Amino acid sequence: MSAKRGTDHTTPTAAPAPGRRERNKIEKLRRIKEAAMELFTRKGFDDTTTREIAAAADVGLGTVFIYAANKRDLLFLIANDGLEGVEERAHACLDPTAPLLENLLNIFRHHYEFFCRQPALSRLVLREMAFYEAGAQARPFQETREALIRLLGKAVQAAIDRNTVSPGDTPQFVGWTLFCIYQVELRRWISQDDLCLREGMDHLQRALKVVIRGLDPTAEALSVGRPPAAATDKTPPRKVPRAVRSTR
Amino acid sequence: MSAKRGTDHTTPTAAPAPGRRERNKIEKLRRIKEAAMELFTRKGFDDTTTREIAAAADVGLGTVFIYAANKRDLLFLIANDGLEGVEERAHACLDPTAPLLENLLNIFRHHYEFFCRQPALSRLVLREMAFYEAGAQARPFQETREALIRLLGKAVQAAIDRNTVSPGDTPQFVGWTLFCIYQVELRRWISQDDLCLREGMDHLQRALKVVIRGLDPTAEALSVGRPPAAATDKTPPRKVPRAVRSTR
DNA sequence: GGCATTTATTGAACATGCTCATGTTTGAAC
DNA sequence: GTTCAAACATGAGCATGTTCAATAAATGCC
Repeated sequence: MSAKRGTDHTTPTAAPAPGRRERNKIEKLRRIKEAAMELFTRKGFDDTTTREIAAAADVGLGTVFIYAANKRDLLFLIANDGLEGVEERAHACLDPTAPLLENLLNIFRHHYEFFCRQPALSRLVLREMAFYEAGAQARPFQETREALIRLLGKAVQAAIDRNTVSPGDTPQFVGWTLFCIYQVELRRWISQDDLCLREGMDHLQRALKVVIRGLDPTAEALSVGRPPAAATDKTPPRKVPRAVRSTR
Repeated sequence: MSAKRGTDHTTPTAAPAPGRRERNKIEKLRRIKEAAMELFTRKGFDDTTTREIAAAADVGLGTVFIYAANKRDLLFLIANDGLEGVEERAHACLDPTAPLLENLLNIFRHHYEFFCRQPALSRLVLREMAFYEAGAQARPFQETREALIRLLGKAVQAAIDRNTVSPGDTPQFVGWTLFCIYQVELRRWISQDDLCLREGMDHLQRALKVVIRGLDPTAEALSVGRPPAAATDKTPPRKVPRAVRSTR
């Protein structure tokens, strides 16, 4: 590092000055994050070596593995910051007086917008996230996920309170169900070559509507003046999954 | 190999005898699959080296990478065989006269049972499957997935034909929605320490019921003699995601 | 059988994620 | 200022996934 200590020579000023050691650590972490972010985005996850990251951050190779348990963890080190912000904003925009679908779409839009910002990086995160369990950054990641499920539950609860929906299960569990939809929809969308936020949100909305409306199992009782078979199609039956990008 | 050619010395018997070269290839592939299967199951994916697999299959290291594009691909080489069988059986048991939920649960049960058979291996497959796109085995894998979605669509179509449901979207798309639920439910279940098929199917059923029943958005119109708030809970609000297993 | 051609196999060599013994820096006690 | 222990940083070294030029085997032709 060749530390040029341009500090004042006074005592470590009370509380807010955490000492040089702490400052160095913070600064190094920042450099490592920045370097990883830039390289992952530009060259992709697999084509970026940990040695490159270390060099770009101007630290030793070993140092990288002090701040991240492994290469994957580096990815989440970057993503977690952003995701927590998203979670907060999504939480803030919940409007107990708004229709459920609107609330859901607002929540999910924050997430989609976040992932849309850095598509390449997001694909990596979403690829690696599926079963991410080890590594220091796994915990905050899981917590953010659980917070999202709770938030969805809250949105459902709000709709119940307003008597606009009445699901056959707890709000929490309905939240989980909506989360399932979101997860797979998000993966489908993010895998596409040219991301269109609109397309993603439309597709998601379509799926959410299926859940909200249900499959209308009372139709049998009510099947009087209704076209019996493949009823009303809002949209043509688009092809659903798709061919995708190379891994390395 | 030291090929002991216990063959008849006659000419390659017409159609079904594909020549020694072809037979050797098939035999090697079989040995590689078998070795990989055994080692992955016993030692785990990360702790099994490709050298070990090559040695156990009694082939050179390089040979392994002729039959699989990479280590991950090896996993799918194993899984695809099984999954295609599952798909077929699931397709066969579709009963157009049965209730939708019953059909869905039958379809999914075949899958759950398959994954339950080799939990450790399945966790690996499901971990790696999330964004699997490269490698020779990716294609058949994707196709099996699409076949499942179509099958779900068929089940929905059958219910529509019998007038027992009437969804607000195409059967195909409803199939996709159900698939979303299945994917995330399966991941939740398979991540658990002691797999209980019953628990997995119950949880899945609960989620499917939410979708089938819908959130009853007409409640506002009908909200006369109904408890206004957190209505009827069939089951206690279980904790939904969970702590998990180490990656290596 | 003998030769030529096509195809399959192989393991040494390379690239890279990660570890750990060693060296360096920091902050405080005196 | 000196000393010391604890915390931190480092990169040589190792393990392992993957490639590829060299080799061997199989096949077709005479």
